[in-house]
Amino acid sequence: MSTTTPDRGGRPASTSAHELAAVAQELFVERGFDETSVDDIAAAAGISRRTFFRYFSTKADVLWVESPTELATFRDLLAGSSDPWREALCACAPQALHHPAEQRRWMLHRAELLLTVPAVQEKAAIRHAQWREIATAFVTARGLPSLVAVAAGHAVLAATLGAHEYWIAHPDEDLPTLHGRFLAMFLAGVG
Amino acid sequence: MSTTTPDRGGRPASTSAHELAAVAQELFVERGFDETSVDDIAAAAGISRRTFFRYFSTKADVLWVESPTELATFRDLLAGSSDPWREALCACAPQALHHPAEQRRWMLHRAELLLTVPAVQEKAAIRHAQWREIATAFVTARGLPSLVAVAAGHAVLAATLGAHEYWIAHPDEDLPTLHGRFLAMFLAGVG
DNA sequence: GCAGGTTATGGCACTGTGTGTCAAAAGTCG
DNA sequence: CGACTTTTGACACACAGTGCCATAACCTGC
Repeated sequence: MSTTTPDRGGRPASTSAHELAAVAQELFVERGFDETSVDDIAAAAGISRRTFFRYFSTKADVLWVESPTELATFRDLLAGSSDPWREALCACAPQALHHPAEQRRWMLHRAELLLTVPAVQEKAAIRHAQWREIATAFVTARGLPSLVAVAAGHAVLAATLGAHEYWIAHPDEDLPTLHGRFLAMFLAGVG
Repeated sequence: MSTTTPDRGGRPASTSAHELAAVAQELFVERGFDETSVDDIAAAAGISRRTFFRYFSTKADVLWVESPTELATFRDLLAGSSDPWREALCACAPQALHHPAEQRRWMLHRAELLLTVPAVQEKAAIRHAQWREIATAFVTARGLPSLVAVAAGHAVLAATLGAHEYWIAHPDEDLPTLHGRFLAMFLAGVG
């Protein structure tokens, strides 16, 4: 699986997506999302505006650097699970979103942005849709009727968002535990 | 309650939000949402670009002309209900979204836009948040713990979206009925 | 070291959204 | 008619995002 590109030369990249994300996130915390322009981020990172858009197709996308990884993890965990579909979803969703404790502070801030800043909320819609689609596809693959699959997809997303919302107000609680509780609640009546 | 403004003169408005919405919706159906600029809408409606933004603060907002009404209806129905909170939500949500049969064709197209066009999906986030907040506030007012209230809010929204998604694929089904089924599913385990 | 291929970058022009400001239009009332 | 009120339209502007093209910086082979 080690698909390391053979490196056929070429100018080396002057930065990385993660580095850019870190710079941007700092600015967002300082002055806010809407008050930070792409020019600001580019300047702070020492690159041109045009180059920023080669790393991220949208300003908001820097908030979801980890998203592709999380989505892939979620998909893989589900595919590898032999539990009944309900239990599989309840177990895999929190696990796919699990992050090392050192990132907790940033996770909290990101969740807060997501639930309070309209512009960020808007851009989250596409990520949410992808999240939903994975759950729906999984339940469909298990041979369940489409109504159940659609419902499960929305239940998983709602549980994820609900858990985060509650977590913001009660940061001392454990997010994965909350997530599991919400999932159990919403999936109980599905099927 | 008849708060009809006393009409203190002034230049009469050359159009109305609903008229603008109708014009815009037609263009959206014809060429698509992203392919229709605000200039196009303004030109088709015979007003200036600037004036459009006085009626709607966003291009996408024309898709939610009815939203304030729906939200208010939802809130009022809930406030007037004496049913247990779960039953109240299951009954009031579909009722608040009920529209005359003549609007069914447009409702379908709107729902399709909402689930397929990213730009529209994004702008829906704010409406969805408002929808959630009403349900959450209602459950909170009934004296239930905040975890239940938050969960109920997300459940109501998820049910609404899920019902619409399923409806798009099965347009022959009755939307309010679907809506009720999804609500019952998601709220069954909450509390 | 130099030529040729490869990749990332930077600059520029352009479309489109959304906002602020201000003068002019088009009504009402006295 | 004049004073007041409200809507409109024109202009300028900031910012997001895209297409295009020249250039910088690295590789490998000679």
